[in-house]
Amino acid sequence: MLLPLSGCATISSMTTQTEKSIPRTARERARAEITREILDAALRQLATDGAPALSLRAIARDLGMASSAVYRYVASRDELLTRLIIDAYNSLGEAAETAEARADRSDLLGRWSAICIAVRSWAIANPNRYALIYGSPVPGYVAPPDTVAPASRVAVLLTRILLEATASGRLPAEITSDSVSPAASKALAPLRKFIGPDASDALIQRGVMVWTGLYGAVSFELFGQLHDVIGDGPGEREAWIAECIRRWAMQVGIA
Amino acid sequence: MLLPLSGCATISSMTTQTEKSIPRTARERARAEITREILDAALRQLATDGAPALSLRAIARDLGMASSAVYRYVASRDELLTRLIIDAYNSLGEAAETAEARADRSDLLGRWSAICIAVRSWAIANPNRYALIYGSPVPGYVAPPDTVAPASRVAVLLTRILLEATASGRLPAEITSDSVSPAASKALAPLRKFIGPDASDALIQRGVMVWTGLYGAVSFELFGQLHDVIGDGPGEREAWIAECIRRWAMQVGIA
DNA sequence: TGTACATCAGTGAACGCGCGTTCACTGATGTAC
DNA sequence: TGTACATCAGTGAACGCGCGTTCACTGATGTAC
Repeated sequence: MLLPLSGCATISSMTTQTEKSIPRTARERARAEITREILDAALRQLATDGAPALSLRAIARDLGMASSAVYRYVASRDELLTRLIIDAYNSLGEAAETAEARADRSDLLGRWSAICIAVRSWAIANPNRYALIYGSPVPGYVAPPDTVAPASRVAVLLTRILLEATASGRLPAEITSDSVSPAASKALAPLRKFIGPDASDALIQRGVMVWTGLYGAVSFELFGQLHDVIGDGPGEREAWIAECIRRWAMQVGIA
Repeated sequence: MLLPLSGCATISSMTTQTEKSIPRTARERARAEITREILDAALRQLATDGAPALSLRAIARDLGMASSAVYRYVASRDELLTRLIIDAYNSLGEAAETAEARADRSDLLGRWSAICIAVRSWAIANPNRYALIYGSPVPGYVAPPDTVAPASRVAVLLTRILLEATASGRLPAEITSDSVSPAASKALAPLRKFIGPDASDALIQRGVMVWTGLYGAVSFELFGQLHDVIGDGPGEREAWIAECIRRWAMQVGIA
């Protein structure tokens, strides 16, 4: 996972407009449209049957074309999976970004909560897409490097808040005086490369723990591990997640 | 997930001895042996190719028997999956239990750490079995109730420690004076049923967060999400997890 | 102890299905003169 | 503006593969008299 701290706004989602201006020739226009239809059909299949059942033949059937025709638009099943993965990361990232953008800039807790809630809501709304990116990896599949930037959009948002909290100088004493074992400090090196020297080891450690905690909680909820642990009546899961978010925020010193 | 706070020792793992005394007739003996061979072959296939690729035909091939013969021992692919799931939960639970049992009873932190480390080590050693139980659920598959008890073994261990910590009366003030929103308190009701009235809402909330955090961290490590976040040189991941464990223990007041 | 019958393990063929991917080909669209 | 050629989309058949599951059948093991 990379953490490019700027320029994420130029990453365009597969499901949004393409960046190359409107295609001119009829062929290009048709090509764009059908590519879009294929990806939409793939998303539909993903939503209903899950990633393992995703099949190029089924997509072709869905669109009423010969199965071989799909290969004019998609190189292979793996390539399609990659596109769906990138799309899912972008969709999630966009959801988190727009939610965060709605909060008052100076309200770090509000921005933080908005991101966490957005991640969880997106996961609930798109369980199979969530499983595609945060569930068990597909055995043979290796994610190409293009997935890295989209995959880090949420983390970038969270990191930015931690940096602002540090810059504000209002982190509580138990965090500014906190530290991390030398070995752990070394293990945090890759992350440090992206975050820079401003945040303390302890804050980074806390940030990573909260980050993994967030996805751990969402995964457990989505994958059924909270059954008979946290109530699933109306609003109960939301209340529980809200309590988690409040505490995560405290752990990184913004509440 | 159920949390039966007693009687877990009687749960026998599929890969250990069966509880019915030694089978008498040659038929029964052979049946037990071949059942065992089938499950072993399934475990081997699971380890190398992952759960999605698990196939009854491949197992039959592996054992040199007709594919139809496997149906004398296993009702269906789903039933085999269930057995593997139960076996995985039991294997993980057993690893955690024996690790915990080696620590001094009065050393709550030592017991806690032993469990967390055992979970992570087991996951690293058995990535596909871990993915089978904590990764994305298989779309069509529904886990039968027999999986519930084995699935809760680790949680039972952790819960017991929290109860002992409460009973000891040595929980730090920030935990005993801590509380949880009324809505969150209500959401914790299912868990409370198993834990009883002794532990406070705040401690239970903290416990669940740490529990989800543990699996979140292990899943992220195993599923590649920590790539370029936490160093993967010798000992780095271990140092990072150790730092996490230390902090989780502090969050539930046992360090 | 010996025989008749019931039970069970294992075989091999088959059903019916789906998949990813390739390939030679037709016919439409785009381009250069 | 009109024609010749190149490009590309889409077809349909085929290859080769694997899967879960069923079924009629053979032959061995177990049991009851």
